[in-house]
Amino acid sequence: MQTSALRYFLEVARTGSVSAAAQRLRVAASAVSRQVSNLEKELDALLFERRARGMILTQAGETLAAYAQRLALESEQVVSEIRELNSADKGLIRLGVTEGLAISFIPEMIHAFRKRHAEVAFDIKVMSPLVVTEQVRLGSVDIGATFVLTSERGVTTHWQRAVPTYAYVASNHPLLARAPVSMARSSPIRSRCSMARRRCARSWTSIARHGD
DNA sequence: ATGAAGACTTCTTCATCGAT
DNA sequence: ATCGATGAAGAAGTCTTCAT
Repeated sequence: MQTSALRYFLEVARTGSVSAAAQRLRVAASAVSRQVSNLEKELDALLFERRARGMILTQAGETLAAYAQRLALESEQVVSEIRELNSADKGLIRLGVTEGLAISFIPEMIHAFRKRHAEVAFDIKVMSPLVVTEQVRLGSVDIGATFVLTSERGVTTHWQRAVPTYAYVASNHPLLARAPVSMARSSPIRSRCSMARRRCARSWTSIARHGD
């Protein structure tokens, strides 16, 4: 018994119509009709009563539909289990992260994750923010964690959060008298101090993943 | 292991028939 | 007239076999 024929049969049983099933399956109605006919020949039993406005399951059809439904569910379960074997519970996740994240919340996240999935290992590479995005795009890392201002082409952001932005100035600096301080006003500081520039320019922390 | 040729399967389009 | 199922013919893709 062909699985495609069973799939077609089940769709006709669900929709009560060959044409509706064909539409859902994205094939021609005659193809669905023929597969159902072939099943009936193979089983030597009538699976549907042909009515002017649709198809009604016979007793034999009900029996086959119940079987086909169980088979479909089991197939989905097997596929799901095989995918999990290859991904969630075992294997290696390649992380590309910026320096600041590598010593802050990434270790905490990995620790929490490994409490639930102890057999998953992480390969962490520290790189600059632009390189993180590029490596995600190329597929060299599975997940990237970086600071970005806008979304990047070719990668999908799955999680992001705003992070506090700090400006470090001398205790007698004039900006201290004007709190709060806008980004525009702090730009002279950004141009002089690399630490301040890094903290001011990157206002979002995001997690991006290669693929979907 | 690889490529060619024929067989086989499945699909689409079109036409037809029957029920409403 | 409209809608749905089905049959015929042909197209396209896949599989199998065989020679190299």
